[in-house]
Amino acid sequence: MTVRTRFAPSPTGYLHIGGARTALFSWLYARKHGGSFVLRIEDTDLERSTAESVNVILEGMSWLGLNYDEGPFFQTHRFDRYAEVVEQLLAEGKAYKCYCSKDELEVMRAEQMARKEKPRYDGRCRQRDLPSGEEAPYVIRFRNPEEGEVVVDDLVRGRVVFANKELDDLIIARSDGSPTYNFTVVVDDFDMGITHVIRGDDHLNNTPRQMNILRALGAEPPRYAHVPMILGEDGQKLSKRHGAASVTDYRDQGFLPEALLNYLVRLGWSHGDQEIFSREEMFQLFDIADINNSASALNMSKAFWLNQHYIKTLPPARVAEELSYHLGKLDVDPTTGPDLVEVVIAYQERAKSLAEMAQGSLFFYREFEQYDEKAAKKNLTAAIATPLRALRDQLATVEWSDGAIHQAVEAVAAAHELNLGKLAQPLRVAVTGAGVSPPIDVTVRLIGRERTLARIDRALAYIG
RNA sequence: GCUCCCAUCGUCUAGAGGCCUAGGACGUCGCCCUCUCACGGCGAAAACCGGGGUUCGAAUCCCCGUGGGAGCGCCA
Repeated sequence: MTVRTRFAPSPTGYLHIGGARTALFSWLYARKHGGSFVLRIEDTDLERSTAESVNVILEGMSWLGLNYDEGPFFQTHRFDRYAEVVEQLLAEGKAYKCYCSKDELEVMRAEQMARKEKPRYDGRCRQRDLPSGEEAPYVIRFRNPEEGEVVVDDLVRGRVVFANKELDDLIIARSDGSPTYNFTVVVDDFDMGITHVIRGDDHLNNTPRQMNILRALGAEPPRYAHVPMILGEDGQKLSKRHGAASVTDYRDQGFLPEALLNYLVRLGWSHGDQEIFSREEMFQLFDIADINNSASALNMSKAFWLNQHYIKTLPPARVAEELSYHLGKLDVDPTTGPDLVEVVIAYQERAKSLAEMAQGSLFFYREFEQYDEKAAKKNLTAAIATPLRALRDQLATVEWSDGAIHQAVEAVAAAHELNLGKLAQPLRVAVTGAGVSPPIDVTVRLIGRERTLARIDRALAYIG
């Protein structure tokens, strides 16, 4: 049997980080087994679904490199099919029309709660089939078995048993005729031949109902794998409040997709003590059996550590591709300064995010407004004016290479009986405006001769 | 309230009855390297939720408790 997995987000917002991980697991599982990964957009909630959300999800998936083999399928395009299945269930007596009003249901639930019972539909319309020609509005409910139990043999949870009497007759079609989630999922998973449903923990309780519907349709349910949820850094449920909740946020914070994927795959899944996983290794090593049972909290510092790892180890040209996005956000025209690959090489060991890298390399592309106050006060002193002037003269004629620049700084420092640092740091402040940058020779070289000389002049003027 | 799920360092996790004096990673704290910031190297502190069983032996199995979470919608 060929493995077929799916990712089925609802387009009501952004691509959630938890959703992204579920997608990753599903994608990995399909890829590992040479199967297919299907993308399905669950947009049956006409009220909340938007086209923008669909785009955000699609963009996020493509940024992460989670390529799907089929889809995106839209549930709103399949309403005829759902209606057909509803009719079938109705005809077979496996579903029935329910004329209860929302008010009536509310009262019923309130009474049940008062009796400390689980609020559930009591099936009062099971026997209330009105003769045809009725005009009262109705919904369609699935006739859930009243006896017995449903066993979910979950790939990560193990055997979970639900008593049918705990389940009620859920609505499969609204009064306007539109199908509901628990129903469309079932029809789609069935029609699309999904063999493994990998999804969030929060769906575990829905699973027995879905299995019952599936069986009513004469289908054998797929295998299920319910993965634990992802919590915010504070251990609380993830929300916009605490930190990045959407894939877009991570991108904007300067993450490389390689890093985010690696971070995500290790959240709730492990392969011994290994921390770093290339895509190929993920395909090879991923196994549902190694997924954890408990929820995991986000740890941004670890995510940044991984990000830094990839910034350091990926080909600089690859990092440069992503860097240009961040430079663009800062209104930098990359043609006004050094090659991005050079910038990446200079910064790959000193940036834990691309946003930071872009921010830190601004002085390569445009003049800085003013000196960092502390750095200028400490380094741009009257005493340094003479050596700095001498250095300027050297840099005006020296060969423009790291080695030659370094030698010039060293020579001038020695001539004035200064440690290298005593001259390098003032130079750094002069050419970058601040006390932090890549090695001084590299920094100067990338800034370029013309800009360097002008900035030293500016510093000399500042010293006065 | 009812049903279901979960529980190892601050965090991510290893651990499938003896290999555990509980391992790794991030972070934290020292020290080294050093032109700044980093990178890197070395080292340290830091956990089996509690109670009962089962067993010669339990982080690992069972039960109870406690604590967290999810579901109980004409949302997905």
